[in-house]
Amino acid sequence: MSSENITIYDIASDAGVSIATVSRVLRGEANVSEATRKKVLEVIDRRNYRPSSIARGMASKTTHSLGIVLPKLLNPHYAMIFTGAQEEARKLGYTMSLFPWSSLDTREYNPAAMLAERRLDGLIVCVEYLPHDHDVQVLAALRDLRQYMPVVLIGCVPPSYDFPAVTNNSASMLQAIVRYLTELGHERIAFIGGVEEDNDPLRRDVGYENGLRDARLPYIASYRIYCRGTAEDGAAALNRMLDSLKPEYWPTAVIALNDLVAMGCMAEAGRRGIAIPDRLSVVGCDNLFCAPYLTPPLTSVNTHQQQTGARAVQLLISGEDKQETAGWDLVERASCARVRP
Amino acid sequence: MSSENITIYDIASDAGVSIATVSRVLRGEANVSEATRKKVLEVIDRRNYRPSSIARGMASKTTHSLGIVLPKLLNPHYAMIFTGAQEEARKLGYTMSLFPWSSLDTREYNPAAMLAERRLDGLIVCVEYLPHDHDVQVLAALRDLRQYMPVVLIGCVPPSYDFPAVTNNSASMLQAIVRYLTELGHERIAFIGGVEEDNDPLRRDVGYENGLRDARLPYIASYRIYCRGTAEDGAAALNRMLDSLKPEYWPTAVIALNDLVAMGCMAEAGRRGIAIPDRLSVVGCDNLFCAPYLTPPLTSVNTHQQQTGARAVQLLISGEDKQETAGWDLVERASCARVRP
DNA sequence: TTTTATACTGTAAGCGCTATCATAACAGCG
DNA sequence: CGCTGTTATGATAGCGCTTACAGTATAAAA
Repeated sequence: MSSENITIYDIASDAGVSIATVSRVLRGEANVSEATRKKVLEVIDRRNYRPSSIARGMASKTTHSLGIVLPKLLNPHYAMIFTGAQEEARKLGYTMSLFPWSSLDTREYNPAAMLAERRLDGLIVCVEYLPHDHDVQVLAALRDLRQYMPVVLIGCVPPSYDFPAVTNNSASMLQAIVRYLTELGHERIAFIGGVEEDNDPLRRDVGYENGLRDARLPYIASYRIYCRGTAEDGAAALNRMLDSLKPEYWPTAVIALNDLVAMGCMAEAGRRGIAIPDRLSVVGCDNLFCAPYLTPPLTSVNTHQQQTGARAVQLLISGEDKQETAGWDLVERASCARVRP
Repeated sequence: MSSENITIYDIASDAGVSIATVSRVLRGEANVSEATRKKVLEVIDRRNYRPSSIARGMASKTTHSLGIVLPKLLNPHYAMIFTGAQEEARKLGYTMSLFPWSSLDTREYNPAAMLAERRLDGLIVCVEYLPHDHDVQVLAALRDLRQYMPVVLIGCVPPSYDFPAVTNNSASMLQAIVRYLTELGHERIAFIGGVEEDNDPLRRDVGYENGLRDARLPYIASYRIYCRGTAEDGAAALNRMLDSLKPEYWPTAVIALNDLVAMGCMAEAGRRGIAIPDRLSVVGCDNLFCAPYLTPPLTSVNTHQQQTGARAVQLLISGEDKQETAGWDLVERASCARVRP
């Protein structure tokens, strides 16, 4: 590291102009003569000068940096959202910082202080299903943050969150998955994952129930198991469900909250010697990179995460205060089969 | 958003003290009377004041923010490294920003400008295997960056990179894997992935060859296929290798550069009806979350990515200029078997 | 009582930019 | 030739903090 940072003053004196002029060429303003511009650029290049974004932020009150908080990066689903958001931010001339979910955790000393202090130009928050009590605290943290910067949400956003957002219409998605399975002849369709307390009309549960109703199938509580979103949770959930039912009532198809849960279900089925898809069809969600490499390859829903992230950035920058719904499509692979007659 | 940002002056005048005193309680300096401290904190809390990290950075010439550049976040391997680094940074009072690999790309207008302008307190760079010509440019970009901030590297760092680093001693790792397989009776062991030009003594190739030598097995060029690090690359590579050999010379074991390549190999083997592990053992690397959920569960090397990330942050903050080697351990699962007699 | 150390607190000079306003130079016009 | 309008440039006031440095009490020492 060089001992002394070179500043706009160094460039100005080297080029024999004022700092205002250097600033003008730096920002690409029009009213600079071609001769001076060339001279200044030459000096900048020769001295290897990099204007300080800190000082610029100080003076212009805008940092050209956005933030995103994700529940967990280790789930590739969120990594995809981040990647999409980051690329879009880059295109628009912004950088993107990633913050862990704990940044919003009100149980820590000062939930949003760090984020607020950063003076970001905007923040994207991916919301997950959360236990309701915690939810309220997160909402409070979000409202707090909103005093300092615009906030856009991504995910299954409940109506109580009056924020601009890119939501996934999980209801219509689930409804379509149920239809897909009933068309394959399934009548005992389980749904694993999610949080019970949530009563968002966009929620998967609503779509699940609508789907069953469409096919004139009964809603059976034993087929609806709530759990968190990891593979272990999925395996445990399926285990609980199967234990609680006589084998002749076992579901012929399972819809999983996400691919991780689906992986857990497949592992648990394997452990019990239940063949997939012959005796149990499985549908996941998120279409993770490993879905095609499972045995059998997992049918999943591509939720266009990168696009979702990119769109959230656009909403943030443009300042549009609206909620959009992300698209999705079912990727059929070998984990679902027509039910045995 | 509130229209006016409240500043240290607002707090000072509200509390009836000078801004210097507010600054003192903000930074937890000792020489402030308990009464004043309490009064100031009360005002800060009531006005919901958040000191600007921008202004603080301007005045103190330190931003308490680190950066990390990753080849690609979608590979969970890097997501793990990031997570470990971020958590450690947080513990030490720093935030961590993530930058895409393209930030170092010299083919873009100004490779490291964005990073340099950010005035980060330090930067971690994860280096991947790279084609050599590009490598040199990256090295140049890194040296350039180093003028502005300390840089720590993570990965398989060639000796030509005289940077502090957390390296993975891939040679000893590969050697151990080969030993593991030869102890299972394997004599035809293939190794898939990596870049040919690289001649780092820590490199996997060296370990692979040493391992073979230890077991008095010949090095057979056909068993060494180079490819990039995705599942598709792995599948194509195995495909090429098998096509080029008579079935009686097919390897009985494959070591893959990483779990993605291993997944590709497993898929390709499946396509050809080659049973794993009966006719082909497979070893991966990185121990991705999905490794236990493959069929069969994939034997892989846990490279302690989170620890690696955390350690890199420690080196960065402490300023120690040394290279450390990350630990690893083999996680045995069902994708490897004793070779048929 | 005066001197001197001690504990607080205030004043003010930056940090490196942006952005406003003022100024200078020079053209075109009546 | 004086006037206005246009274009290029400079001077300078912040932006919201940190950090010497300079006080001003008050207590301890002489």
